[in-house]
Amino acid sequence: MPDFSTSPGMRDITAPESFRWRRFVDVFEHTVGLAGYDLVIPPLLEDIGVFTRLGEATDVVTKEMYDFVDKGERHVALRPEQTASICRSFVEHRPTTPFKAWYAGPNFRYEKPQRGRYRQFDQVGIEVLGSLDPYVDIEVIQLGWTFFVALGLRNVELAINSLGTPDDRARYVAALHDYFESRNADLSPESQQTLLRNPLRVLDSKRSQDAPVIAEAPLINSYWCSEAAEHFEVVCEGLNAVGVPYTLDLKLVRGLDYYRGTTFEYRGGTLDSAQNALGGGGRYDGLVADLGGPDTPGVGFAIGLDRTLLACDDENVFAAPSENADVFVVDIGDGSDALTVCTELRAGGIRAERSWDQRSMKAQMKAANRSGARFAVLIGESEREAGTALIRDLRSDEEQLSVARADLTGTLISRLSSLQGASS
RNA sequence: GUGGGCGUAGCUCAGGUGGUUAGAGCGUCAGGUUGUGGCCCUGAAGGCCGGGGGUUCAAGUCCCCUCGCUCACCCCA
Repeated sequence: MPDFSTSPGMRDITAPESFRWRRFVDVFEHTVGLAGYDLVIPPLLEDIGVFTRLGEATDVVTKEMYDFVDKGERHVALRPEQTASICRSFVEHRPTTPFKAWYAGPNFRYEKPQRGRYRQFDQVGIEVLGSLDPYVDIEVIQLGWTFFVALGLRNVELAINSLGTPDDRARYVAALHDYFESRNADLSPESQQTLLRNPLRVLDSKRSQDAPVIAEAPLINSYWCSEAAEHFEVVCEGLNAVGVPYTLDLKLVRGLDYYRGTTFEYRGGTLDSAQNALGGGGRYDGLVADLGGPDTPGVGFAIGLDRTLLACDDENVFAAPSENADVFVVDIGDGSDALTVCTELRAGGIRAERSWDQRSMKAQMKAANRSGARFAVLIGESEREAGTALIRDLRSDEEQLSVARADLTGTLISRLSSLQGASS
């Protein structure tokens, strides 16, 4: 048994899954890059105050933070999400608005791990700071949708809602509180607890006991002021106009307290209901001001890699790519020829691998086969003396070709490119 | 934090009611072919049976504790 393994909720992403992770971010970067978003890489560690703004009543802040005091007596925390970091960065650097950023990277929450939920988990996301325009909401929601489409996912459901202005929201929360209070006896004990902390969150309960109570709960739309209702209507119409399908979910409330106005969530249709949120976001017009910046509106979303990848698995799309070598160099001598040949091939842009430890020719050929390389280049005693090399096609039975060492790279480049041309 | 299931070779897993040196398949390595991969055959390496304690003449097997994984709840991505 090994002395060490990963800490709970942490894991190694190994090949070929690691390649898939990289490609996932590549696809995301391409999608949002077309819309002009810039990459921001915030630190993993921030002053804990940056994150307590997420809401004193949220689990993310109260019990899931990885926080500690560093050697300089600073109370810091590993980020549980990146929106607050992006806003802090905005306040610190004050870029011109509208500020459009994208990010990708790990976040940390001290939770009990389970399927699709880890203590270190990666998210990709975008944020737009500095505009109240509902067309920002539309673009953000659409970009998330476009990304899922780009991955090949079909079974994604987009739910949207509006929490109205802070004032609307406060009046609604009060009404909700009164209502749930009046039905307290019908609620599950867990939801009774939730009610004490945050009435909105009771709407999230998936317990069957709570379902009838929630079904009759007051709805947010009757608390929207005309301004909020208008904003939301433009958002809905915009999504219609660009053909992004959505369902209105007046009970959609998200976990973080900073949301107001438009909120939305992407759900995987094939995942189990408990962990079906692939991503979500909304407006957080007060967050920048909360962090000490000028009153600056914001919209954004975050998408979880793990869950989205699970959804991809369920739909058999976005499979892990295979990373094969082009050429495997077999050197029957001391290995010095493989050194020079690999150097030359790699300089020519060819993915070239080799063996070490002076293994037998048979062993090296086996390794060549396993590497997935298309060609093996063989250099034995007679080739070394003659200044040649043998090129053997590992996927056909055609006779191997003897070429002068000087022509080796050029020959392989043309053979490989003609193969690539034929396959595409 | 609460509850269920599970921890045996690198991986996937066998190992009725406790009984000598713990097995298989795959993978790895070597050989069969002293310069040729895949298929086949032969062999080898590789295990504190998650850890600790207990019961027993005897524990991979039974009991307790602990750690980890996993599923669900909670919450969230």
